[in-house]
Amino acid sequence: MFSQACKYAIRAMFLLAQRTEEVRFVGIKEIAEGLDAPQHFTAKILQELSKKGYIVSAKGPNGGFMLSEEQRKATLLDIVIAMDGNKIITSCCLGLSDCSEKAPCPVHFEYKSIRKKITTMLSSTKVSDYNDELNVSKLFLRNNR
Amino acid sequence: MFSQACKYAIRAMFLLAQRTEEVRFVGIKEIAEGLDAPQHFTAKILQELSKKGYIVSAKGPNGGFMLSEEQRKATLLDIVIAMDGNKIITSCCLGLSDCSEKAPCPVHFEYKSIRKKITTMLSSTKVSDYNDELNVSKLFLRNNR
DNA sequence: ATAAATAAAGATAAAAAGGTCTTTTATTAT
DNA sequence: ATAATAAAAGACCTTTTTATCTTTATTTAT
Repeated sequence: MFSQACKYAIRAMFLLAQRTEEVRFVGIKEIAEGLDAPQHFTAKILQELSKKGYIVSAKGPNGGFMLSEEQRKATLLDIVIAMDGNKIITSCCLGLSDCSEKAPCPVHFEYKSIRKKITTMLSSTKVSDYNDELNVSKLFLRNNR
Repeated sequence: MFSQACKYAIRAMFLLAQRTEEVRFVGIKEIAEGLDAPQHFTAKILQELSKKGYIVSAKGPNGGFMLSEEQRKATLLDIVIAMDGNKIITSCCLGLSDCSEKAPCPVHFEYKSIRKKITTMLSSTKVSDYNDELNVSKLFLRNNR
């Protein structure tokens, strides 16, 4: 469904939304640890999200990453598109590049409603929607190795 | 969603179901052409499906691949699991290996219903369900390059 | 000014996925 | 028997993805 990079990105956004309710920068080590994700790989993903304006970064002591008030309103769809492009909301699940209403693959119409449901879920979920549940450990962003 | 190999596999199964309504073997060249898929790559996929019992193969002149009466009843879920394993019906969409009802990721419950819908679609579709529509070109299995 | 902290950048490596090519084996028709 | 046909098998190759490691640039605190 999502690339590994995209999965880390989504989890990182949830984490940043939660941890920057107080205003501060969260360092890459804390983020990688909080996600149980490889640090440098995560760093590159955050760089990308930063370049695209989904997060704020700061170098130097006390530097790190955070979300502005505005950035906390980003949806999962924003992040997925930033990382994996829009193929999830457009492309044929059997890989036909010109699959369409007029020249459909066998599962076109059924998959359409699934894709719709996925898109709806992604676009209706904001990265800050679960701050509370994450705070009280009702929801999780990492594996407990 | 599905690996490229899995996409070819599903399309190949639809094609075989359609073309073996009359009893005969369909050669790899005809299959690859019918799917607009790379021949040798497709051959490997068919080998795998053959080993796992989802299709019948025959060597030599007039050889090729076909589906038995029984094999035409295979569902898309059978094929997807054969090619990509069961991760599509089990794994966390954010990549948490121990995501569960008791330790859920933020989208666990919403994704659960999507996964259910995907599984339902796959398990309720048989590879021979669209033979007629494929015969009259209402549905397609290849790109028209 | 200097040292320490931290993200940015880039080089490299490892693994997986996708794809191609060649040789072998089995079957059929002559 | 022999030649032709076609899948099986396996050896490569390429691209993409994932991941690591090192160096550089920037910022802060002293």
